[in-house]
Amino acid sequence: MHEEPKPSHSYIGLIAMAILSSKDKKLVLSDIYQWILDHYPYFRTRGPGWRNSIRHNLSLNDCFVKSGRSANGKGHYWAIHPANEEDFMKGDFRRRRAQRKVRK
DNA sequence: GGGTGTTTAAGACGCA
DNA sequence: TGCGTCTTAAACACCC
Repeated sequence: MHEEPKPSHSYIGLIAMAILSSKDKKLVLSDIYQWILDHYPYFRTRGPGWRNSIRHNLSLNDCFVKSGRSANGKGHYWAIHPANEEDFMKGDFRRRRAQRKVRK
């Protein structure tokens, strides 16, 4: 049994899992989209919008780093930060040092 | 121009 | 009650 196609994690977790599940721990944006769509049909019916959020999380969090360019100069390969890699594998899908703005 | 990447803004929610 | 986190939307800079 098992795997329920339900969003049990936040975008951070989904993206992290997608990259961690890859062979070389590197994925392109299109690959990340595909992985999520392939594991969570929930987003298939969500229409556009979640894509924007994915990009947002990728760029906003320090956990996601760019690794070279894509195969055809489409975008960049996205990987997990070494420091956050361990945390993600532990199941700690939380936002690391990001958006550290002093909202006063 | 389209896709990608970055940034701002704001509303909803959980927690100490 | 305030703070931090998450989510969504949208404008905008960059690259082929």
